[in-house]
Amino acid sequence: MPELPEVEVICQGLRPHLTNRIITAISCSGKSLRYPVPHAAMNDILCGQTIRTVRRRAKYLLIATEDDTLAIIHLGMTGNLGIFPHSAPVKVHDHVRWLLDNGLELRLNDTRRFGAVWLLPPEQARDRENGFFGNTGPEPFGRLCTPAHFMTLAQRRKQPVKSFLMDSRVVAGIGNIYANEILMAAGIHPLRQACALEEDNWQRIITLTRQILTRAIACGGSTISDFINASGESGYFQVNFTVYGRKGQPCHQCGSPIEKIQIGGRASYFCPGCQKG
DNA sequence: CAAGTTACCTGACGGC
DNA sequence: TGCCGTCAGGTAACTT
Repeated sequence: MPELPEVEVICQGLRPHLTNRIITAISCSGKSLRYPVPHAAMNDILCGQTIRTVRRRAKYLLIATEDDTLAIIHLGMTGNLGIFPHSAPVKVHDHVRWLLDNGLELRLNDTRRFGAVWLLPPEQARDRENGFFGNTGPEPFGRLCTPAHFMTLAQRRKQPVKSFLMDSRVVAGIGNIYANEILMAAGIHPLRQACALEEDNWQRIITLTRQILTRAIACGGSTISDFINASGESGYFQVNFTVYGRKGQPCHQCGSPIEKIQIGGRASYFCPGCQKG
């Protein structure tokens, strides 16, 4: 589920439901996610507070309350957030629930429990770019995401460009699917060394990253309207995949069969005809 | 320091 | 039908 576009879609879908609502109760499954869920702290601090903003940074969802406390939610591999009536049956992997003052509930469902929830006090929340996100790279859409930025970080990096693009310290939010798709669009082989790319390669990668992520967000956006009953559908950008999951199928550009290899332990797809070194 | 590997956890799927 | 191995959109702690 959760790639940058999906987190953005979830963020946009939740915003109107959460903004200016009061959190009235917190329930947890008791199971730990990647880290223990701060159940007691959420009870003590969040209950009774009004939600002010709902934003995204990298693949994290940021929910700020009236006193500037910040709840940060990461969805891991299988996490999902949805708005449900309080009376709706609780599902197996619903681990965190925030009851709101209108009878609806925010629910975090996460089968594999690779997700996480943090609660930052106001001071840490304000300083999050130096603290919590101190090692997180720029947003792909931000003005700090430039060819110069990539070239500086890539100087001594001989690792495959695909792994480099997926490194959250380099640039935020690019996961396995989009790294594959971006490199295909750019015509760059995923195993090419990061330090070997030149300025125009990076410019192309940046432009295509923005284009692909924007399109993916637009595709996912169509499902957010029925968030209340369905728990966030996954959108339909997958019909636009050019390489991901297409092992052996013909490339839409040149007809070569798409190849699948392992890079850094992750499934990596590329077109041997279109993506050169 | 860079880069590769493993661990975390559950469920779906294919082969036998 | 059932058992087993493999794989999965992420991150971070390890090891080399």
